[in-house]
Amino acid sequence: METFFNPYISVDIVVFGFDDNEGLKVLLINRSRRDDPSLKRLKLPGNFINKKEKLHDSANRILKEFTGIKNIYLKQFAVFDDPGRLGDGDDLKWLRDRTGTEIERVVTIAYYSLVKLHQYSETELSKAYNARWFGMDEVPGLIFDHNQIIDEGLATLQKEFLTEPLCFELLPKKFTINQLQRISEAILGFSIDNRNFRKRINRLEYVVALNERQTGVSHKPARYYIFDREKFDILKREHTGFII
Amino acid sequence: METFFNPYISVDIVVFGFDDNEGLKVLLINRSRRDDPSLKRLKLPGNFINKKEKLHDSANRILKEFTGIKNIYLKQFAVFDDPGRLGDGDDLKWLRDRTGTEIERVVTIAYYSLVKLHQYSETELSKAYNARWFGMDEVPGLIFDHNQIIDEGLATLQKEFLTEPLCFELLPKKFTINQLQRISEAILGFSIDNRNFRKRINRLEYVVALNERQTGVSHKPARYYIFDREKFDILKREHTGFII
DNA sequence: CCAAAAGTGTTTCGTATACACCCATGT
DNA sequence: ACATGGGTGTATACGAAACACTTTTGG
Repeated sequence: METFFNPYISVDIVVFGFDDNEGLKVLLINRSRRDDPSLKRLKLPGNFINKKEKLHDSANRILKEFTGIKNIYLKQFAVFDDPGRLGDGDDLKWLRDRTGTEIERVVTIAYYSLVKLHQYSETELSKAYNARWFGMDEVPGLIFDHNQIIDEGLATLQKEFLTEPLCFELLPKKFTINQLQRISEAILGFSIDNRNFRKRINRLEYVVALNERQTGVSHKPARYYIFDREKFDILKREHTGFII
Repeated sequence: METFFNPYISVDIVVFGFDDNEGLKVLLINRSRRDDPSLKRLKLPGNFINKKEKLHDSANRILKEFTGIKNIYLKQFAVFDDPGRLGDGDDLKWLRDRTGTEIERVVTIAYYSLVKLHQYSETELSKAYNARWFGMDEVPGLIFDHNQIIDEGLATLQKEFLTEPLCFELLPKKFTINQLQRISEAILGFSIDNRNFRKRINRLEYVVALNERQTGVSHKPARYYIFDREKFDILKREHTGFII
């Protein structure tokens, strides 16, 4: 049977969002549309690639479908290829039924994605698939190897967070230093001394202070900062550093 | 036509080797076996995956075929998926002829590999495919997008070299500090102050000095060191570090 | 005036960088 | 004795880490 999609290769996306109060979250969807009887099995947003589509385009298409978001940070981080990763139970049967294809093995290319939760609230998420955000500690058992994909995605995010300017993908354009710190702590999983953190950030030429402060808060209003990507790119090119 | 291999997914490997005199090298093979008339087109070692084979096993199998080497460092670093990456010329025709399959699109999973050149000399390389080592500046135009794969492989190696203990994969068990420095310089592409380098290495608990020196050299014999991987793993687990 | 979060300085320690000469061996 | 690469020490500057109190606003 000819299909327009390539039934050997899929894309799955670990969509991370950050909420100032509730911390780091990940987006999960139902295995099937709402009108399907087999609800309650959760999975990552993902799908087969189309036959003549670049993977990055597939990832963007899928992300758009489930969140309504375009032009968001997307990073390929691993390939999940175990020939047995689909198991041989109910989930594989569901996949075969849904596609009408005798799926045997699917290699999936995993991406992680960073979205500004404050902009894209639950209201824009796919209702058809009951997409919703889960705290990192609330993630239930998912289909296939999707829990493992999340774990490795988080590990990759934690690692790349140290060398890439990822925090700014999770924040509004104007942000405060304390917001930056809360994100860093949520992702890295440990707490950071506020004074030292501020000193470190203030040394970074690409984090630019604005002459603008919070309004309407019942405490000392915080100063806003923005991220200057051009400056960052220039400085990064000059930087060499041994870690080990 | 049924095949035992999966004609949609391949593995390509950028095999890096280090030679103390000649610097960093990459392994290339002929597109076809020696007895094939179409010689002279060069490519990376690579092939389709088998249908029920893990990618890592495919990579090991391919590496073994072309170098005779097993149990070597192998790192997945990127996926090359452009639907047009095979072009529509002679190389695609060759691939279709060779496989007897109407190949349309192949997504390739790229690995880089690090081998100790001093152990696996040219004599063990596949003669059938005329495998040989090329200095990084001598690499000619290759088939498909293989030049791009090498470029991204090298960039990944340079990046990961800073945070992973990769240098030891390119060195004999017992090595000297100056060998370590030459490798670092070759991979990173800049030179390093010898005194400061030695101080840095001597601080590393997992680079252990032996009571053993070079023999038969016509200069002051260098002390040998070994890499203690267990110590490294323990220390790494404790380490957290901001770079940016 | 109280609650709540923002913002501030100093000391100590370790590591990065810059830089020039003596040492041990084989021939 | 000489050629060859191996090996050493010091001074300066910058960043990491530890640590407690004052400031500004709204209610």
